[in-house]
Amino acid sequence: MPELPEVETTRRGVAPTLENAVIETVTVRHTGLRWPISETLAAVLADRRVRKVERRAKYLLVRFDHGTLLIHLGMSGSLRFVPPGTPPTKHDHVDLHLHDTVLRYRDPRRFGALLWHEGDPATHPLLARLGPEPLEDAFDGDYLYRATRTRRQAIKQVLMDNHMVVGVGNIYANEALFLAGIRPDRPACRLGTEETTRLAEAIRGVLARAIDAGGSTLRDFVGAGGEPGYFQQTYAVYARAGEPCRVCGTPVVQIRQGQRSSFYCPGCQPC
DNA sequence: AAATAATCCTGCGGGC
DNA sequence: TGCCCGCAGGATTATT
Repeated sequence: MPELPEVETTRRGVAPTLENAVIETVTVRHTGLRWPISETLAAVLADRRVRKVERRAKYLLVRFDHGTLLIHLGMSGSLRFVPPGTPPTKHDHVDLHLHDTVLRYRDPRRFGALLWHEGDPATHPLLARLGPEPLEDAFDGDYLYRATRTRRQAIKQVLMDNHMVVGVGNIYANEALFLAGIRPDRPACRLGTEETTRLAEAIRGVLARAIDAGGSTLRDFVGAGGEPGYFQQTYAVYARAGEPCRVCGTPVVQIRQGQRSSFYCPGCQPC
């Protein structure tokens, strides 16, 4: 389940090969993603040169002179380079054929998206109203404090709201709250400035460390390898209900927030 | 404005 | 062996 670090790792993995390369042809086997892939996408991309591969939130932005291909990996999407002629398997929905390699989009659950947008990507409806990037300077304790004053919802759910800050999914929301020593069900507006500062730093830290860890998997993007091995790292609380906290030994507690599971340590996150 | 629910889809583990 | 069920999950969209 790609979170922001996986998407950034993917960007770094594909950018060296993709940038300045020409997309010769495009094969679309299955248009049924989160939104249907445009019937004209293949024609729009054919014989066009990739200029840059960027990222906004969890969207990859493949920029051409005449527009941008937005790629979202959803829950189960991945991009891999495979040798030309590699037979597709069940969930390999799209191939971008470069001169001597193929960038293959795979997505078993089909929650992802490939969308074409002309003009400034920032104006796309899906990107226009997103909150700040967690790793950029605009996101800090002061911002988080000010932005949460009117929010009575639980802090964990607010962190996962893309209008507040982008790229914080269920795993890292839980992990960051543990690192900051804040219970996930605290009303966001009740956090003090020290807490929002700790939390903002915890979010930045946990994401930056995960991106660093992903760097070791970059070689997997070239060649025919198996699945990316990224992010089987150990978590402090995520998916560890009933197991002892790695810091204090207190059993990790699981609760339900907005149809999502949350995990916290009552010892390290007393309130 | 803010909060909540529903929704897309497949794979997997548990129970039987 | 295999079926049914529940759950997992990002993020939009609709609804209250």
